[in-house]
Amino acid sequence: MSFDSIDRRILELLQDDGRMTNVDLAEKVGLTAPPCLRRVRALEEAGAILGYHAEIDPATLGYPITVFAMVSLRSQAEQDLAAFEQHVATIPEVRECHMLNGEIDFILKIVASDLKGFQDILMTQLTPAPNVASVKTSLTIRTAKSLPGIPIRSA
Amino acid sequence: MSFDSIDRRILELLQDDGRMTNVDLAEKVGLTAPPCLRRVRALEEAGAILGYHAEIDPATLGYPITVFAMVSLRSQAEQDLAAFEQHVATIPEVRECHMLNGEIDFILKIVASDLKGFQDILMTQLTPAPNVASVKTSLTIRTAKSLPGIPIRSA
DNA sequence: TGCTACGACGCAAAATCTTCGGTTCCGAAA
DNA sequence: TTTCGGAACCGAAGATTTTGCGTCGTAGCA
Repeated sequence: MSFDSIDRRILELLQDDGRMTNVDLAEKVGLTAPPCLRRVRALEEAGAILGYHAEIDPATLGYPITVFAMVSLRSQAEQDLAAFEQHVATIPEVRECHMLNGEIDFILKIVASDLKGFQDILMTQLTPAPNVASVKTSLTIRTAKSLPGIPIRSA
Repeated sequence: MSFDSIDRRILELLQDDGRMTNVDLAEKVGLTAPPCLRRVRALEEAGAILGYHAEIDPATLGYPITVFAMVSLRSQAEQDLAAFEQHVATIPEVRECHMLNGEIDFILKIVASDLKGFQDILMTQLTPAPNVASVKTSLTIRTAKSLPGIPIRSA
């Protein structure tokens, strides 16, 4: 699978505005609508585009708190790692879970309605979970940069 | 600004599939197309919907490496914090920058094409930046969970 | 109770977009 | 030079988006 400069421009534009009409998109990349649509479908088919999402303001919707939690487990056996992942998958407030190398096994991004809500999750769902050795959390004071996805090199 | 259950359902559906047609959306929330579109526009206007983005597969597009960098600064004076934020804003590979409380001042999500690319950013852009006291990095081994935005309570 | 104003919905129509062939153009290979 | 394959353009049919307008339900008030 290889992407030419038009494909990359399409991806860049859709990453920036995922609801742009195909007509607009076509015009911006210098094609007419039909071939542009075929390229978009092909990119979806190829797995380059995984989906489209509205970006919703967490504060407006009642989630003003974002916390990062650094979790270390007692055992790093694959089945224990997987068990932890399956556990956090069931917690709606945990939006991301990345397995890391080094001392910290996982970093979690957690949203909450208030500090109490966050403490509830931490104390009832995270700290007491099986195999959890330590959980260090940091409140987000402000988010200075938040770009979707990846930079798309126009080369 | 308050959102009723239809608004929340709209947000939930668009967060999940941001390119759904308004006709489909209207049907799913139990409205006809015009009032549904009016609600979407109102949500955009109110700032509840910040934008729409295609989710692009980083690996397919040449960014198989994701790294978290925990940065501590020497000075936490507001102007020094802001200076660091402005600096990372210019680095395309830095996709997110969150200011935290506690020992770590910032957590950065960084993408890279390969380890060398990551090292380049680290050694030339991050570690030597003004006021940076320490940078601890962790490679992402795998991402177990990655949901957009926030949970939307149907209450 | 009865009136009015307001907000939101549904219907219908116009404008726009998506999508499907069919045809043309261009570059590579025989 | 001719042929072939890939990809683009054109035009048209079917959907979707978007606007204008009439109606309904509700809250506030005399």
